[in-house]
Amino acid sequence: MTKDFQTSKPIYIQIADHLSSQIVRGEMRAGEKLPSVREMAINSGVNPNTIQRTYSEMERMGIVETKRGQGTFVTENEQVLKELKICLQTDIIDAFVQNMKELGFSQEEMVEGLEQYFRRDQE
Amino acid sequence: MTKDFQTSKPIYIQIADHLSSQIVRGEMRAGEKLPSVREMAINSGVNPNTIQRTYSEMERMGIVETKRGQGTFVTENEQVLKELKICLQTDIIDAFVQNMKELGFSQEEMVEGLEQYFRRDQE
Amino acid sequence: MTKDFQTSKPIYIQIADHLSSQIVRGEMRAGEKLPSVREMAINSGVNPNTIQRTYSEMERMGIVETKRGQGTFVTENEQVLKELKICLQTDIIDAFVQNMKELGFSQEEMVEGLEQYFRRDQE
Amino acid sequence: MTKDFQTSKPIYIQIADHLSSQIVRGEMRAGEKLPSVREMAINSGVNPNTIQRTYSEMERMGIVETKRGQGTFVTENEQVLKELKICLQTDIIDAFVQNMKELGFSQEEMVEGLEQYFRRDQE
DNA sequence: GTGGTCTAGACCACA
DNA sequence: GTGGTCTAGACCACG
Repeated sequence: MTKDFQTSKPIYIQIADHLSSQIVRGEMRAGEKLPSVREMAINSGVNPNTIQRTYSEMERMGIVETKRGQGTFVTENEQVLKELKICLQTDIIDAFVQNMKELGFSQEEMVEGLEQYFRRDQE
Repeated sequence: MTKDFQTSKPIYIQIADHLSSQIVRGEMRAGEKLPSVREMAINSGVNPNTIQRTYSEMERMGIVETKRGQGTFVTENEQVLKELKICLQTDIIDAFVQNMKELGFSQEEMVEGLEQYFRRDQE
Repeated sequence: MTKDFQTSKPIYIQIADHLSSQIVRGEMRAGEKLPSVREMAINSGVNPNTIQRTYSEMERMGIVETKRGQGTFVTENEQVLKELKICLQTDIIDAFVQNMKELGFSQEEMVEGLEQYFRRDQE
Repeated sequence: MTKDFQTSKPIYIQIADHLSSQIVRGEMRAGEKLPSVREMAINSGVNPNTIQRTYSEMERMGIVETKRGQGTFVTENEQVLKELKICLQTDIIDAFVQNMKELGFSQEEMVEGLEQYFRRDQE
């Protein structure tokens, strides 16, 4: 019944991202069954169609496989899961570096800025 | 006639971000006049309405000021420009940290990951 | 334990097609007994219900006959088997011609395209 | 107001296939604007959502590009269009050959069968 | 029970 | 005006 979605990104993408994170973090294992579309819809407090779209998108990306009449499962292709983790990570770093570069930061300043951020965080 | 916009973000935001970056990097100085809406529209290859919206948005954030009949100018309030730089930077780092945390990375791993990224970049 | 089904077509149809092909190719003869539903299900790695449906469908088409308590058999009506071959073949060619026509190919170009395809295959 | 869809394939795919054919046949040129979602929906006698899905699918395949607030256009990347034609053609021939092979036909028999089919057609 | 498709109707941001 | 997303509710084929 979690209903804390951002307004900027489509909900179906946010849910897909969240599930991908769970898989990458190992909270969901290869071959494990995802909740059914309807179940997930209730849990997330959204319409089943929205979950359907989430699952379709994830299947298109090869993260998930659907077995007819049985449900949707995390792919058993471990290679894909490894790539997924790397891909997600690289995308995030890419965006970060590009944005910081646009602001005129050098690579050293980026690392420095990040460390300062954490130091401030601890206080 | 630059026409390389992403599909995910609104064009007017992308242009605003680009202008903000220029200002933060010092390529545009406090008090400097921005191109007219029409001129900017032609240069960017977009609808003048879109530029209008960009300028409105930037004015709302206090980055630029519109002087009637004269045009749009970078604010002369240096304080605002300093804050702008910090604000943009913090937003970027915030997003980065949150995304990486979602993937299960610790603070140390984030710094490490970033440095690895740069090392790979140099090769 | 063959488990290489397409996602687009129903599994029970794919199995029916496969069996029909075997019959048409002469690998299964008129009057020959098909594997039992359970046996076939295990061999194919699918639910017995699915095989049941396959057999029902094939019986509906007159390709097989069910003898109570004895099992399912390829029909002994040779006429039906002849027609089956022609029917299957015509369906395939029909689909091919219609699809190619949709792409703007003339009859000559279809034959030509097919021959080119084989030539490329041999290299 | 054409409403002659097969029951076997999803409507949104059938429409996508039809549009692709038109593009491949040259009836729609690179850069040409497609009807708006709503317009197309009325013309086809289906729900706008269905057309939306058609366009999304085609964009995913690179056949079509959407410009924000302006509409959906045939891609101007001629290379993609060439590949599309080849790809569609090869898929059709592939399916044909595989199906015929399953029935036990040799390559020569396939060509022969096709030519006979056309001869019968002319009578 | 499962996922897949479709409709009807609505709202939104963007140009 | 455009496309994009979402809801509500329905029906279907499949296993």
